[in-house]
Amino acid sequence: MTKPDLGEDPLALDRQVCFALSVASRAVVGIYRPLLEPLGLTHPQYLVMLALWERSPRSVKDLGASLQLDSATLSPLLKRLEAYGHLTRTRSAADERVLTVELTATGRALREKALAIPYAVVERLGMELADLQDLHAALTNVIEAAAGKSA
Amino acid sequence: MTKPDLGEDPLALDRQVCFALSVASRAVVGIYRPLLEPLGLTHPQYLVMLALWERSPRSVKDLGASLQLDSATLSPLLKRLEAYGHLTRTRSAADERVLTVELTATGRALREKALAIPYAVVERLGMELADLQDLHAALTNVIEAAAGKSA
DNA sequence: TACGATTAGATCGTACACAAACTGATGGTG
DNA sequence: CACCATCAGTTTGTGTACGATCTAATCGTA
Repeated sequence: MTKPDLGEDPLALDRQVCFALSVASRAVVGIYRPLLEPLGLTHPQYLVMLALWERSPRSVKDLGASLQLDSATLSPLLKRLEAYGHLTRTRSAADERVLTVELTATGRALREKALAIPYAVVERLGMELADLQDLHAALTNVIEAAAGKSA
Repeated sequence: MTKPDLGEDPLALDRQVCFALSVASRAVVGIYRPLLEPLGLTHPQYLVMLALWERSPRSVKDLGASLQLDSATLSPLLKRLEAYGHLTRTRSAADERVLTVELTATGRALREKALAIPYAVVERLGMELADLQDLHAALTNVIEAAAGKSA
């Protein structure tokens, strides 16, 4: 296996790809920030709510698998969402190790306000839907490549 | 202007570009982590070093513009890199407000070890270079769209 | 030239993200 | 049944991010 040709300055190219990913991620989260502010949610909290709007109740482990986050990150985050009244945290009766996370009525109601967000983001970005779909496909490739290796 | 068609569930997690972006960013940074560990650098610190290997000395503001980071993030980060002996932080004589950041010999020497990283990352990802270039193009689009709007 | 506005960084408070160590609960095996 | 490995989640410590506020230096202009 020969070294792939990364050009005369491999560090410059590297700067472009890994760096573009970090910057793009922060830039897009930055677009969500003012849109999420009226809902009182941070972007990670919004992602947790999205996961719960899809399925509730579910365990912390299950949420972590969906969001690719470990429990050390989710634990305090879920406590905050509980404090806001969006969800409840209960130990499962069947298995006391498992923490069952379930939306409250307030948490479910918040979904109505959230429905406007994807449209607002797309409009704010001013990008073609096709471009966004290309990006999504490319990102899915990377995620699979990055995660698939460790398995 | 009509609402763009985002499908029947605009909140579907797996269609959210923002989610893919966050996960991909974390996944790729995770690939760098074990590669950067022997250099004693975190990924953000590595990005700062990349910027300095391209040009040094330069001001904090200049670094911030390059990396899209504000001084609240850079200040402590640069202090750590200074503590490791990779750079010096000096007030500019011409304008006392400006902090001049400059690589030390140690910091410049670290570049040799870093040269292997881009190859290792590409190999670890196992993706085609063309795919990575597509990704980079798509990311550049988003960054421009996201940042350009706020201007 | 005095002075308010601007600028470059630093500091503080809050919220992720992740490694490592820890606590209980569960399950398999002798 | 006893015991140990495993598992779910929590806690702790470190390092980003970012808004808000602060300080000191500089600039613009009346």
